[in-house]
Amino acid sequence: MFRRSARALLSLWHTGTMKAANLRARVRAEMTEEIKQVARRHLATDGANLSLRAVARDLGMASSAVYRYFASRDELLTALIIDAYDAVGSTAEQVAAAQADPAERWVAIGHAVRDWALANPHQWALIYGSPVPGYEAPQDTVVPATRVIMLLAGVLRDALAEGRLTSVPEQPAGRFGEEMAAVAAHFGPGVPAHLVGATMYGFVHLCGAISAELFGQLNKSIDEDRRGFFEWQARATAAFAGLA
Amino acid sequence: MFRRSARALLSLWHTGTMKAANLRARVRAEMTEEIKQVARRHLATDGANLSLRAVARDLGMASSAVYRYFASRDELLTALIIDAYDAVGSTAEQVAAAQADPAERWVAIGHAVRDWALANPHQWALIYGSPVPGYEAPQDTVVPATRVIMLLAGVLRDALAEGRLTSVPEQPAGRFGEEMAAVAAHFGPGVPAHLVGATMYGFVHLCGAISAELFGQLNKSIDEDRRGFFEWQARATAAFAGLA
DNA sequence: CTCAGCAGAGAGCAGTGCTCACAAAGGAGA
DNA sequence: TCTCCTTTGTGAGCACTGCTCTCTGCTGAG
Repeated sequence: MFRRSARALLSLWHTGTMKAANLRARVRAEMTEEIKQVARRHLATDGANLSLRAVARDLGMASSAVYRYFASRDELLTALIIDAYDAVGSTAEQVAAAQADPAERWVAIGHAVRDWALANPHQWALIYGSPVPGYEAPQDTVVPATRVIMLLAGVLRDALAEGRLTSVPEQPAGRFGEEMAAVAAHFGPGVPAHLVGATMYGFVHLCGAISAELFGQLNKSIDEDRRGFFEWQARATAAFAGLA
Repeated sequence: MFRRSARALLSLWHTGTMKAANLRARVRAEMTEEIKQVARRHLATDGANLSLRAVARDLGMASSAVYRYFASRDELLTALIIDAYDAVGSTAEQVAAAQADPAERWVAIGHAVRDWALANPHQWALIYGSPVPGYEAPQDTVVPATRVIMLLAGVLRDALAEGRLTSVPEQPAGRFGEEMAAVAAHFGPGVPAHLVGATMYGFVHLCGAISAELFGQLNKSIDEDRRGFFEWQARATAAFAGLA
């Protein structure tokens, strides 16, 4: 059977814009992307119980053929998870870049992440909800997973460098304080542990606030102005971190 | 087939400690409880993908017999969810009752919830993780679901009444402030909106912190003293709410 | 003592993830 | 150009799932 993408790539081949050695690989990449796209659509409509067979049916292919591209359903989910992390990460990065003031940047990052989550609730559940049964996050996911928290840390680090941190949270003491100091050392020399603590605090609250909203914990209390409530909370975590 | 519970109840019946009118109903209740118990065990070991057939197998009965007690898998899950809400709620209430100082009570509630979550991670995921696909929380769950947040609100209300709130968060403004005021009115006359705001802020953070820890978001940063980190956060939300 | 209702069994349906043997088709080397 | 060999797709099949249906005994109630 001729797939649309394959045909498009063949036309590229005939116009001579592609090497023969790459053809197969690129068709494969296209097909992989197409599967992920359909899977994302299914995720958005049918919820989290993604069916490989249904995806294959939608693509007009045998279910067994999908296994040529993903060794298992878990592997497909892993790919979707990585993509999701990258999607939130990149939109947050774009929004952050547009805000000069540290506090405003902090809040804008929050809004960006929340907006993405509201637009892609099932993908949010995939990455920040309960882990899929029996699913252990592979190494490939850890780097994309850190993009948002790195952004938040960057806001505080920049503000610190510019002397714009007006206050500082209580110094993390004890063993966890040492662990934070170790993380801070990875971040650069002279980064204090409380900066890492405030970052994690803000990130934890960010995820909690979005999940609470998305998973229905706010029902029957804040139903209209959830955005306003979210911003109120984001400004609170910003203040805790020392942003004006 | 004679079930153990049925036999036990029959002995009760023979000693005359039970009314005949109740026998059937009580055997049924025992059986229902037994199913839930085995389901919880399966949940704890096999993860979230609870199999009704496997539960039935463990009980030595046909899978179709389980449907005499629960109309569907979703209904079983709902029952487990209600039980889970009640379990966290009651342990938190017990712990809270033992702490006189408001700030300490706030932190103790947090620890109690966290301890329960660490001991029953899959049940935590059931109630605070991503909602089960296609699952809409029935009305029966809303009251048990509020027990923990009610506890937190109670701490602040008592502290306010005793004049022990040392500070107050920024007044919630705009539409969400009105919604909070409406919730506060339900709580009693003279309860300020910021008290509701602080409660929700603390609860959101509590859930976020526990989920982050449980779902692996803290891996490779805080690995040893997570309890310390949690307490540091809990004291921060307490301070935000105005508890010394 | 009869009888309705309840709890169980077991077959069966449609769906799932995944495996395997097989077939076509195309790129690579002779 | 012709032959291989890898890649990609098929369809049957296995073991499992949730759920429904019919049938059968037991038992509590009248």
